[in-house]
Amino acid sequence: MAESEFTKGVVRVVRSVPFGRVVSYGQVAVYLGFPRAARGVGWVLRQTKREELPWWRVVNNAGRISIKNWEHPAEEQRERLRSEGVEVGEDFSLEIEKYRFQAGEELLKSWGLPEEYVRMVGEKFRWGV
DNA sequence: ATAATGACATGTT
DNA sequence: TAACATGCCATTA
Repeated sequence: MAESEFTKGVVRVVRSVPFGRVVSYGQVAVYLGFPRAARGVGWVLRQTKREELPWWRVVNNAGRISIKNWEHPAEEQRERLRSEGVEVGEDFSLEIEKYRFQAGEELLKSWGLPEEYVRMVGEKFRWGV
């Protein structure tokens, strides 16, 4: 099964999220150059199981673990996050703005995104500011 | 080509 | 606050 550019992009972005930080599905989509492909991101993470991909650092924009999958249960994601110092409640919620990772312009450009797009992201997608 | 599915996001009730 | 509805996108049937 051929790996699409979209999938490769998801892997690239998620791998850039640092230890102890999180991003939302929609955020990953924005960094990919597809501002509304949040569902596509979730789709990829459900399919892709690779060790070097820190899938547990992706949660929904409400600050909740959104997993419903047997391979990687919500409990496992919570444990992995807690082991990185992220406080996750019994209801699988966390303070997303406290842990959210925001990619800088240099990083976005290094991913080949157009300068104009990078500027737009800086203006319209600033979480927790 | 069309319809359906999902680890989403956002606005409206 | 929570349920519902609508919009989106990649992928599959």
